[in-house]
Amino acid sequence: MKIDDEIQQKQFRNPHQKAAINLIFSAAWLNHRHAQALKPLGISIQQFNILRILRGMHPQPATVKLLTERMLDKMSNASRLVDKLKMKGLVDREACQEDRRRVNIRITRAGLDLLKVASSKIEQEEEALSDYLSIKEAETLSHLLDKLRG
Amino acid sequence: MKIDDEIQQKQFRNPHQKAAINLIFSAAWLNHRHAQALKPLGISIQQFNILRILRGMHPQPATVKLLTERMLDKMSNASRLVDKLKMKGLVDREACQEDRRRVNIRITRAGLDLLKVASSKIEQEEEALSDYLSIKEAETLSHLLDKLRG
DNA sequence: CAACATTAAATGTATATACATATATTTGCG
DNA sequence: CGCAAATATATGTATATACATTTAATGTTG
Repeated sequence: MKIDDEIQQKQFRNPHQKAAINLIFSAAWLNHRHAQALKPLGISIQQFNILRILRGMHPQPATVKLLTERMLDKMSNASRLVDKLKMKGLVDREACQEDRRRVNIRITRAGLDLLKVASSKIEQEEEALSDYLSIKEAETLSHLLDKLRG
Repeated sequence: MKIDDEIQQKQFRNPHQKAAINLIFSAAWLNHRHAQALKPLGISIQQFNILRILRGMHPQPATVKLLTERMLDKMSNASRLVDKLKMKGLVDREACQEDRRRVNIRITRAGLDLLKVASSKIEQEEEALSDYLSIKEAETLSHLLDKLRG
């Protein structure tokens, strides 16, 4: 549906305003779909992101600092997210020997198993976009988003 | 910066995955800028959105139901957002006579004054996008986002 | 008209974000 | 070496989202 109809009773000041509102609206739409896809598995998008980073490192451990960096703008609560995952048995944490300020975090077998299912669900969502956007259009979209950020 | 560099150590499976990740990343980037612009005024993006809807209705009142509908996916907490705005003196609420389940909500003079400043800051942010995207590109971006949502 | 369903708003709980601060450990420098 | 600065993590608080439930008022229907 066109953004004009989604946002009722709205006149846009200019194409840039319209693009900005559409961008925020569309990302929320996509995030919502992702959250729904993960809900049956009992993990949030953010927990999924942490697990994915940990799988990338596996069997090497990650630290909270590394997770925080990789998550980009979602700052400063990697510590609490790891807590939640630990409670579910999806990750392990153990004090780091060389530097006792640090904590080594690893994805568990159960974490890997759950992530396998979760990844496939998210990939399904991503690929569903190809019903409406061609490869070329998807590339153009990425390019315009890169450009918009300056 | 290209999304490839923003998201370190990431290979995309296909252009659709890349577009999806770029979309979510870019919206977060834009939201963060908006939040920063509003911070000196002491209101959040969501409180700003409520005020904007109320200005659109002014001097007619809105109800919580109406606010919830206009906010689209940000569901079900319009009631609490109105609380916060009321505490700051930016809105008024009064029981509706015809239907006592409802509450009439209106933006106050102080709310209108603050919103004037806030709107101009957000518009500045939106127009800043024109440094990097032409009008035609902004239109293409909106069009692709509409298409992506099916 | 009385019982039941629906609606509007408020509230409770879990999760996440943003920002500030606290705590422990390590580094670095005089 | 000893102490201050820097670092890694954890925690506190305010805000917001998502979803379920509660409460009060209004509609509906047998």
